[in-house]
Amino acid sequence: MSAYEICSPTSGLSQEMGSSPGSVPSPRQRSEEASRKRELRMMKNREAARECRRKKKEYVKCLENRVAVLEKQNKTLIEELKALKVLYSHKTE
DNA sequence: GCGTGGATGCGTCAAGTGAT
DNA sequence: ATCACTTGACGCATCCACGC
Repeated sequence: MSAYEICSPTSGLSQEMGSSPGSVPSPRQRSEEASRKRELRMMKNREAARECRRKKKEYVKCLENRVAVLEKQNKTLIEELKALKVLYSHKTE
């Protein structure tokens, strides 16, 4: 699950694995296979980290926008309250 | 021009989590 | 239990502004 799911959904990644032949692998083949797997894992994680940072930036931008909107809204409400107070004080005179 | 500190981005590892 | 994915943390490289 993603921690940064607020604004827009993001596209996923997909990858295909190759299939290995059915014979018993030699130690050399096994070590080659292991390093191939490691390379693949690192490559995927590199991409995942990039995507994660991209989402985090987007999330932060989203929060900043939200802050801006709320601050504006707050200002408007304060002004409205001021106006109402003035109006009310005149009525009670 | 040069050293320096802060900001930013990247790759990697490790731990957590959900799916099978 | 195993796998794939997500993300925090770390170290490193680069850039930029600043004081000297």
